[in-house]
Amino acid sequence: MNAGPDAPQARRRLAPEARTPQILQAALEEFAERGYAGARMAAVAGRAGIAKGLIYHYFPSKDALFQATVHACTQPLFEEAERQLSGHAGSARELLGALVRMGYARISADQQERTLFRLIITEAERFPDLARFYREEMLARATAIARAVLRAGVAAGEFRPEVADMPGLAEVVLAPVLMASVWRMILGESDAPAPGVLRDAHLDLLLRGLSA
Amino acid sequence: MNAGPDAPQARRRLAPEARTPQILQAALEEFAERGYAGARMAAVAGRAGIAKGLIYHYFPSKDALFQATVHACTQPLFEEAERQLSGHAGSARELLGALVRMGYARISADQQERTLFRLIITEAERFPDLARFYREEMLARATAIARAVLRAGVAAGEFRPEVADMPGLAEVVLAPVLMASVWRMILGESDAPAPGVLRDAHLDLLLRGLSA
DNA sequence: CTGCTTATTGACCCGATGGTCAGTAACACC
DNA sequence: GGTGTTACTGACCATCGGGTCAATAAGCAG
Repeated sequence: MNAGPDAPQARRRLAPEARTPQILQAALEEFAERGYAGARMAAVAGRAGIAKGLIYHYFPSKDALFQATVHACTQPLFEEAERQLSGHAGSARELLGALVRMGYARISADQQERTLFRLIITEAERFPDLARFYREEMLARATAIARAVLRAGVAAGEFRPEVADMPGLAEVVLAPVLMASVWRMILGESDAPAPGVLRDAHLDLLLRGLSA
Repeated sequence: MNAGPDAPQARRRLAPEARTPQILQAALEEFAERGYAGARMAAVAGRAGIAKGLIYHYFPSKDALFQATVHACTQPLFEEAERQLSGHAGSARELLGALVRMGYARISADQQERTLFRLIITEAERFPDLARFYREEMLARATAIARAVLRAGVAAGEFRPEVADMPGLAEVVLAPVLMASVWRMILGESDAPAPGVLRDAHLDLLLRGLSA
């Protein structure tokens, strides 16, 4: 800024620890917007404000950059949910409600999560690593949380006993939240079913369907 | 050779009515496998067994070919469900069960439907036409069917009255089927949650959650 | 200030790919 | 068989985009 808002190029030397996340962020935006094949390395460089060649100083290929990009944005995804789960004291019904509400709130707010999800859907077939990553780090974690809530509800006598270990039920319970995200991707904020509306119907169906 | 199984090129002249669907089918395969940006016109021509130039005799650009491809494979999608709905005589619970079972069966069997769905998810942002098409011709039709079943169940006294007009409920009811399809896209047949397992849990939750 | 390390640039290479076009031959009609 | 229409080909063009590299300069140590 000190040299004007668009100083053409003040060549700025940064430590790799500072440059790398900058490139990854730019790459996430570009990949999200264009998909793998459509993304251009030159555009990534442009978004990061550097020359294209510099990317190859940090990543050997477009492929490697893509994988690093997806891996780089996964840590904080389930932290909040897992914290709520372990710290909760009230009824299982309340816990379920809080988690579902949190899910829909994230759908509405966090564009980065939708973006990441779409990237996985789009490219999983061509990057087997990505599919494995989704299965182990995302789907497995999410269903584990759902299953824990169901078991807690059964243990407390709030839910009917069959739901404690019904295979596939955890997936079915969280599917509507994920589909809300998909609809939002496809239709955009204005035309997709409203998250609040889906959330209320979802909770209503769940509480009636699970209760003892 | 000239009558062999791989006669190099027996130039065959076809009427446009015969050539067009052939090109569209080849394009669907190529777009499905590679996405819009990744698809190559030369590959489409190869799959169709014609020269690349001929495609431009029928479609002015890759863009136009893409839109035509998606539009061309939509008719038969909901016919079966709508037929079942209008012709059904038994209880609403049975009808719901039959429709849900049909949905999961299609997920398992029909690769073309998954393919089309992924194409829409992937490219909707860049082709607004596609988003509109999905909303009006697919989502709206599917929710209409679900709503009709819910209303029939309430009218017959099988479902509790609130579900007849709860906004968003139709979407929530069919979300697990669609997510089963998405999981199948991401994880492949071997690693995705088994459709049969999801179906049973889904039906159990629905019948308990909707019943009066 | 001097010199070393290395982050950074920008011009360049080259294969891939969307799109064009002049020529060719398959079919229909006489 | 002859003739016209047009489906069809294949060579070609221009551009785009991933990847390379020699030159450059920013920061640091002395």
